[in-house]
Amino acid sequence: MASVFEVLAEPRRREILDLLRDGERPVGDLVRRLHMTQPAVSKHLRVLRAAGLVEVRQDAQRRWYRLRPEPLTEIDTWLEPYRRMWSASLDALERHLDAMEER
Amino acid sequence: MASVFEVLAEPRRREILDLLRDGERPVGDLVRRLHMTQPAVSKHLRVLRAAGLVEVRQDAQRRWYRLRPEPLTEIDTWLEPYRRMWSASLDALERHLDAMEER
DNA sequence: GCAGTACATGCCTCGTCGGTTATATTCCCT
DNA sequence: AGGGAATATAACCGACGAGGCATGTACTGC
Repeated sequence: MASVFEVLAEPRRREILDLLRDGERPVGDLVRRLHMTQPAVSKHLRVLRAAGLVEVRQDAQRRWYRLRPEPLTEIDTWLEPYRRMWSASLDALERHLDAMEER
Repeated sequence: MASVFEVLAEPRRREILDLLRDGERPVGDLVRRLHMTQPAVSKHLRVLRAAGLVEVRQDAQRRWYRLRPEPLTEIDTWLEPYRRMWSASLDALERHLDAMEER
């Protein structure tokens, strides 16, 4: 398991990241919200940590996980040339609609 | 195999899409450029087609594959809230550097 | 020190995915 | 019609990943 793309392929891991957008959370909180077993969540967190997408802060027995969005830039930059392509076609659609409007 | 995320998890499939950005290509062309066997390429193309990321045009024995970037918007929209987060931190860095500059 | 809480880790199983080889299909050309 | 080119598909295999259960570990409060 290496690339950010593979890490995000798992829907559960995307859910975890989505939850962490609201701020740090302990593992048990994620377990409850995702309706999955604690070991499963811990495993996903391990993968996310290895990818640099989350970091941990320990507080007694609790481990608070926090989001680190930086590695997602890799996806964003890969997407960049494609984004130009579809925005071009959307622009074309828009011009077309505008032209329809004018008549 | 369903989501665009899973489809993009495969590095070879991303390579195929990258090649198709330059325009449509027949399968044999992809085989040569990717240094992989023809059945392997055909399988990836099948997955990409199922995801709506490519479409085919037949011309005699040749099948020309063409890129369809639209499904990638799903990733782009998922990324959107995160993009705001990291651009915020990048802005902070920039302000910091500007402040350094001024002294 | 002990019981309990919060989490990580190890081991096993099962499904799925990617690759390979062999074969089928379709079309062209002579 | 027959041979060859271009591609798809089938059958098989090996690897890997995700989940489940059991257990280990670390910390707390009494």
